Amino acid sequence: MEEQYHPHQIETDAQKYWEENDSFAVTEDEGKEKYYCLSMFPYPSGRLHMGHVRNYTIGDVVSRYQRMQGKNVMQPMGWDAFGLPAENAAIKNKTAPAPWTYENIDYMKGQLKRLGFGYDWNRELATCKPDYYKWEQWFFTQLYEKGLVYKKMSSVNWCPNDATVLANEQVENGRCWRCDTMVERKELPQWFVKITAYADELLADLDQLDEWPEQVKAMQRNWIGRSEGVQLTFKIANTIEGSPKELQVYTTRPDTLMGVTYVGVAAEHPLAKAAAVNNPKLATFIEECKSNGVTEAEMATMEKVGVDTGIRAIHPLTGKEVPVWAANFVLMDYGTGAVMAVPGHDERDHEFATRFELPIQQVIEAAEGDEIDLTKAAYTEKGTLVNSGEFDGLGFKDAFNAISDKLIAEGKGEKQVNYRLRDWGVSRQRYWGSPIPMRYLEDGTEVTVPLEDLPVLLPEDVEMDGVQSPIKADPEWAKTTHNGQPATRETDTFDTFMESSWYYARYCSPQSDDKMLDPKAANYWLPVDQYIGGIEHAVMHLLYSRFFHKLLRDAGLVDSDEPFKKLLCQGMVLADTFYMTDEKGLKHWIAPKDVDFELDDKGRLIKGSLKTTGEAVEHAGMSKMSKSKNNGVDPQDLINKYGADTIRLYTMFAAPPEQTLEWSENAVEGAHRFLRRFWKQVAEFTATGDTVALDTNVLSKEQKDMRRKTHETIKKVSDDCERRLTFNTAIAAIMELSNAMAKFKDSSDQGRAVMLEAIEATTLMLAPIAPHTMHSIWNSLGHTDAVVTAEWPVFDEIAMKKDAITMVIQVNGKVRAKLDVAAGLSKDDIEAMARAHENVVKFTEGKTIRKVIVVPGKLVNIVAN
RNA sequence: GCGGAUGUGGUGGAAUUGGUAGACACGCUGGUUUUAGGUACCAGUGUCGUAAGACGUGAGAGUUCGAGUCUCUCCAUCCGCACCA
Repeated sequence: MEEQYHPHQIETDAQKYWEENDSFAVTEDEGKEKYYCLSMFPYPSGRLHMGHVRNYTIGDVVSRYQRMQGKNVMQPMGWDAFGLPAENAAIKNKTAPAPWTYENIDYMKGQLKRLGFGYDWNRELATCKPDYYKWEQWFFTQLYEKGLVYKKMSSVNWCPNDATVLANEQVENGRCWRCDTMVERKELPQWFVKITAYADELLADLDQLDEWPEQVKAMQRNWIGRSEGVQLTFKIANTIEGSPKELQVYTTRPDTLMGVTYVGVAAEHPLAKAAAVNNPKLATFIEECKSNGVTEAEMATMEKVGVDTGIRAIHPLTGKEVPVWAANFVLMDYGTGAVMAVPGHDERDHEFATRFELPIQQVIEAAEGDEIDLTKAAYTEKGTLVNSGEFDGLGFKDAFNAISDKLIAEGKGEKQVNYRLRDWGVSRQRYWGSPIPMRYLEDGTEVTVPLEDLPVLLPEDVEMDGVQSPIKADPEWAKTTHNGQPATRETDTFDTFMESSWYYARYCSPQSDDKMLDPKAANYWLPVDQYIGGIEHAVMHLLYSRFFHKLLRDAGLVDSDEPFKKLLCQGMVLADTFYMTDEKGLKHWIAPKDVDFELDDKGRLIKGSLKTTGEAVEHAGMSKMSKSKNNGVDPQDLINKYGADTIRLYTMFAAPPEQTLEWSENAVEGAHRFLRRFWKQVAEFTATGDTVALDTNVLSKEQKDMRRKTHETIKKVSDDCERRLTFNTAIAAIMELSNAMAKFKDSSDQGRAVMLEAIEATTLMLAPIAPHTMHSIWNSLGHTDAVVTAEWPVFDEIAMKKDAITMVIQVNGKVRAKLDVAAGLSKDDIEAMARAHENVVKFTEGKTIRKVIVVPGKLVNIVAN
């Protein structure tokens, strides 16, 4: 074995071995327990970033660990290849999105291989390939036939100058990012999938997901937002020609109904539109609302304004008239587009009422001890009703029921379960996506494209003008026939979440060309045992995938209810940011690798300066690696410098997977140092001769201690890799073992046998994390099999047995002594020993012992005063 | 604004079930060795204190024999908010 650690040669050799032996190709094998480990597939943006490296290292470690447990492990990889960035890159580089995407895939695939990830590349897929999106199109037509797809008007960001739809990302401060024109809200007919039909099941089945992080389930619960309330009707007192004669509103607080002092409607509400005809002020307001943003965050934070429509609604119970206001915080896309306002007991209603001097009526009594001043703030707690006529004195639940019952009896309302979740809008007015497989006949009838005409091919050889989608710009593309009749194609494409909602299932039979999924393969591998990806996908992607899985199940394609059994959401990768300010006050971000540091004697950064000129740069803390902050670290540079195993070890060691990881090149050096040290340990050991068989009956105390450390480490690392997924603590434990090995200098026959056991255990435990280095070390230890096929070490309970236990003795909760006691000593004996200890005596002298708590095997606490 | 998380030495982090706070690593300090250096190795390193000891997990309160861990209030930072993926 070579004495020096040369990662590049080692890594090339190991990768060659895996490639030649097809080490990671798998098929369905009923004789073996299956394990499906999936990392979220990347968007082929050009190069891997550290977030990918972290994500895929976690997945590869889990896969290799499970494989060493003897399981049939599938770990696939593919490309989430449709999307907006390809269009932007195509415009910039004067090319088409397709070749740009395919080149990126090639390059990034090379990077993944260079990192040594054990993927079954036979299963590779790219969502922009017709053999993939064909089945997505087919499935959409099936959903249409089932009535789970419909078309309705919906708002988009519209740039009037370019006459084009913009993504939220393309709107900067309310303006188009290309031409700086003010963006407007525009209604377009769009396709929707009825995810709300599955709202109840998506909510209920979260309880099955006991291996998902609680916070992700909480976010999904809140996103679905099930509520129980009442849908009720306000009749209109002074109806206008052509306008509705009543208003529907939904409330979860019918108990506050008697406190309604006005009603709010969306600017686009038919009632507001009708009233605006003879009301210029209202018409102006409605026009202004068009420029409001469409995102929920913008709506919630914007100033709440409105205009009185002049229309009066009749309170369903009192018969009194209340004004109807058009308000910017009520949106037509949500619920009924109208809300009842109770300013006394709702903060948003209160803010609005105060601003426009609308009456505020108290109908809930303050609980004891609560201060209440409705001129300053709403009182939003539930409580006993007042000022509510016959309902006075009722509590929340009784009032809820009594008021709803009365509304129901009078035909003015009904109890209703509502969801915050809205149906999934899947139409995009962009080019680089799967065409939506619908046709329009000359009479306007919509029909699905039949299977024999699928896929509806997206032309790849196109020119991008930067404004219109090529398939919208070319009128010829849309021309087609349906049953011999002339027809036009839908020119919108799918939301790219459609592709990423079922790729996990397609990996089971990626080449299947007569079916969407091969049921035998799908039901062998699914559900995914471990899914790994960024926390930013906690709601949308993961909810859409769960929905899609239920759709696949109901179509008879899979037999499970949920797609992902266990979920791990990894944190982001952060790096230092540095900037220099120019004479105009603009910040120029400097890449960390171009900065020299000056540290104080504690190692704190006191000054940074530009490497080239020595000019001072400002440190702006840590933030997510990004192009805009110029703080990205290119994995390629690191692989070239240290080798893949060092990068893998560092990313796993620096932080627990769910937490953010703060990049530090110094710490990378540390990881590299550890691999080098272990390599040297093994090289020195193998150079000093043969080893005899271990005889556990003749070991010295030191030899027993070394063995105990080995087996305690195996136990800890196994638990960390299997249950906890905390690879940072697993590596720390392995480092401790390695430190113990370095101190264990025993060249006797049995000493060497104990040492070999420790070295082999360490090699096997590191094999998932640093697979190339361990591949080489395993062979150097004389094994003819490859470490990739080796079994995970098993700990020996007998080796871990301890004769004495160290117990902590506290007086009033402070540690005053430590005692080594024999295992199995009685509580009374332990207490007596503790009380007799000189330091305990010192701290209890002159005091009365009130209580003694003995926690067996751990501590004694003596309470004295 | 709403929903979810995070906050521990100079730094990344550990403490898994309410039971020894700071494992492991980086950095720093001192030393040894070598081939010029990188490297390698040894010792030290939460704060205050000569020591005994006291203090110490974002801030403040509470429960408990005992709180980084549980409860409440607040502060700061991050993620998501439906057309970025």
